[in-house]
Amino acid sequence: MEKRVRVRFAPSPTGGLHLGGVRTVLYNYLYARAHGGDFVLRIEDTDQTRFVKGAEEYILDCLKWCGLMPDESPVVGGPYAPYRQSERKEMYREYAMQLVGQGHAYFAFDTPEELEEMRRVLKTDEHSSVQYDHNTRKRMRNSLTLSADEVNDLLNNGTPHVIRIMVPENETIVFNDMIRGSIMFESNLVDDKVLLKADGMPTYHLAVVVDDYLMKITHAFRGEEWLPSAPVHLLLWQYLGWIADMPQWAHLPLILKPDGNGKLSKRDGDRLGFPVFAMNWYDPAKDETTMGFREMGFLPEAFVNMLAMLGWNSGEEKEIYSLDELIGKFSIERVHKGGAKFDFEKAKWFNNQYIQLTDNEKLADMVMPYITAQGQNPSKELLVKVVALVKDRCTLLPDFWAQGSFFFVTPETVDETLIRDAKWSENKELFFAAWTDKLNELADWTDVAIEQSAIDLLPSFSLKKGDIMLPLRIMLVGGKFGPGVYHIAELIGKAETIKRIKNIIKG
RNA sequence: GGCGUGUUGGUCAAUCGGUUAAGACGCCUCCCUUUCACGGAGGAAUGACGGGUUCGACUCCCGUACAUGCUACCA
Repeated sequence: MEKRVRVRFAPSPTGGLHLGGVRTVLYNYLYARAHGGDFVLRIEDTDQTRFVKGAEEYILDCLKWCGLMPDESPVVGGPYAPYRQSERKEMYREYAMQLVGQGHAYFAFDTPEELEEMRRVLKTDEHSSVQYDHNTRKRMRNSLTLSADEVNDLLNNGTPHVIRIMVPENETIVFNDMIRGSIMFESNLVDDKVLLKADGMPTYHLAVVVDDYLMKITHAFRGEEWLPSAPVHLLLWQYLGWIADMPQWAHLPLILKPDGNGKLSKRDGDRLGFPVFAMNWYDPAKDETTMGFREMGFLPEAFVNMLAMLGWNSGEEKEIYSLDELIGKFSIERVHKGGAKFDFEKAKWFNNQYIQLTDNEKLADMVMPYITAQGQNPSKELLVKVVALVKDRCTLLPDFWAQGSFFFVTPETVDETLIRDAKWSENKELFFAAWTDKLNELADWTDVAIEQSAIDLLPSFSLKKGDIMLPLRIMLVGGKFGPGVYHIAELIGKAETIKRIKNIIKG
């Protein structure tokens, strides 16, 4: 019988949730849903020095906003609790000791200074960075070079120490990656990674293996930056006797910066003017907030859809997929090997598409906060109509105010030079004066009726429709943009329409 | 430096040995619209380089170049 699929997202609570992180969540989530499995959120907070308060709640909030909620997590719990590595601290030591007992790991008493010294002394032009490995461990202070008595003394004295894996010599370590196929490493080139730190906390390497095993994870998807440490993990699965239960690996391609090279960082977003985090992230240490996609005015569905297509492709021409459709289409084998540069223009295009797809009632609810933030309190009914009229020219949620403010408030500045241009004439001035009188008496205040009343009056002034369209628009809107003028007039109402015309022609 | 991974238009990308090398974003032109957008039609633009293998290579193999990741008691 096939094992139940279980995947996990395992972030460290150190800051904002990056685009790449959300995509990792997405791929995990899609895989779990497609295979009727479980999606686990595990918090990897083993680094006391990098821990940031509030980051865990923030991550959960981001997942919630994206609609990618885990089935098991520190807050909802689950059968393999606890889901915070700091709370599982005791378990790791036990396994580390097991490895020492088996001769696959050893105690190392080297101080940071000694390590630094070793690296400095051994460094050559050919080897710019020296590893703690099968070669160098022979000259360090560890349970391999010290006598059993010395080791016991040091241990009993409470001497700070770490436990390191003893990587074997002359072995070829091979494993299969669902995206990249077979990958090989020579064990001689792999270093003796620290498994358990001096503070008793495990490093990532020990913790992932132990937790993935204990939590019965079947598929492990993570960023490509983990590929080089995969051989250590494989060795651990072997030594701990769990190799038959080792999850299938998939190392996801990186998301790169749009210009130049390298992986996308928060700094690139700041520099180029787009978000990198899912939601606003407030850094308490620096007392500064970094803009998120949500606050920029993205719809979560658009954000998720955009991320899905960054590094994966269904093979069809279609690009707009709901989450349910993605669950049906997604396959890890179709994830690309190479990194993808992030393109904010394309991201905005996705959002525009989703705005068009969202019904006006829902859209009005989403837009309302942006309108009230401007001190306006339109009725839902009005907003729905406005939204319907301007949505196709809106890409981000704040665009609705920029594109529709004139529906709620008289334009503060009207560029009158646009009205009184070369084509302006006294005759037109007289037309608008006469027309406002007619409008005042217009019973049926609809766009067609308003337009008709203008058409009826135009001939008396020897004017044509085209002569008044632009001036009228500018009087009502303040500039050369927006939907049909008569629609606008209808929505802002008779009194306001007449007022805006008179504001201009009175002088 | 070493090791790993990767490389189709500016960007995202399809192709899984035989195609005029899809499509999307962006850009340009035209149409629609007496505004701006939407929409429609069209256009420019791609297989890093060099060797093989093959009747035939973007597709397979080998080099080179370039890029990127890792090389912490960080994840």
